[in-house]
Amino acid sequence: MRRSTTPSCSREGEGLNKGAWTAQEDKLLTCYIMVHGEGKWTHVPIRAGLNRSGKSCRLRWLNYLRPDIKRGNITQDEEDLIIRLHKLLGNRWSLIAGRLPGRTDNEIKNYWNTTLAKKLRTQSGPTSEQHPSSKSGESDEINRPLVIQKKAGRCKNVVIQHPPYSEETSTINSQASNQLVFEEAHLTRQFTDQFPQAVGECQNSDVNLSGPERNDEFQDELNAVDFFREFGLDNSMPVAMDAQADEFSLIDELVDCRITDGFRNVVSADLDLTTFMMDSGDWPWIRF
DNA sequence: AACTGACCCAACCGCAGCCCC
DNA sequence: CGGGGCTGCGGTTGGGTCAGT
Repeated sequence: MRRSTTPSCSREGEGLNKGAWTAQEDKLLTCYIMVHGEGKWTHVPIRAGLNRSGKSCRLRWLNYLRPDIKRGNITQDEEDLIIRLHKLLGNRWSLIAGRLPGRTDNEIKNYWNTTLAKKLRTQSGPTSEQHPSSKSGESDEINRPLVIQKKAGRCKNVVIQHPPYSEETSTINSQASNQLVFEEAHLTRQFTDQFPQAVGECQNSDVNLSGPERNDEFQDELNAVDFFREFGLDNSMPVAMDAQADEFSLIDELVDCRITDGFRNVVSADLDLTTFMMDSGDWPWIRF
């Protein structure tokens, strides 16, 4: 059953305002957040003098009142990106919205359900008739993402090795004993050339695309050669490591949390950059 | 002008994961 | 380690708007 016995949940719906927000409520919420900042949503309605649930306040702020929200129609570029990201990520609206500056997950979701799904269904022919938000699980081509796992979790460190692994790399691996040496991937070089600042951010974040120095804490446990042998891999398989899980995964078996959180942490959202990343086809956690 | 159905989108609901005690 | 509280996510709903008749 629901967790309806918890205080925060039981408060909801008991004499609280519901439905559309008034201008006065908007003003109160905006003023409060401008002064105190976001967060502690359960306290917000009481302290801001609103007869709303914390959830409702959060939603109103994030989806409507936030100053950085982009108004206006979805552009063609944005639409293209949404389609491609949806193909990649499925109904992970918050992740998709994270790639579209100023757009909210709710907006993307609504746009998909009302406009894009219909448009794509029309384009793909009369055989695909299912509603996009259907719960049945029988998704059509449009709605079937390439991701392996639908639910994202969190992880702090992701290290990516990208193919091809050269014989040289193997030699280095052997010489480095239990330490897998991460060669600077083609991806990273290409990425660095075009987006030096983004790579800088990347290197300062929890996500690491390359660099042998990153692995010292795992060197007792990791042995790339054994890993490849164990899984019967050739040198063309992309491999990623979740540093928190202390293990390697094949990209094809990689759980999505590693993919998406790595993705999210690498760079700040930018349309050109995101498009480039997807166009490159080199992002090892993306299957095209 | 009135009605109706389609459409849009803000808001709600239920759930699950994370964090903290 | 387990439980409670908080937060964020995705699915769904329902009211407002618009276009067609």
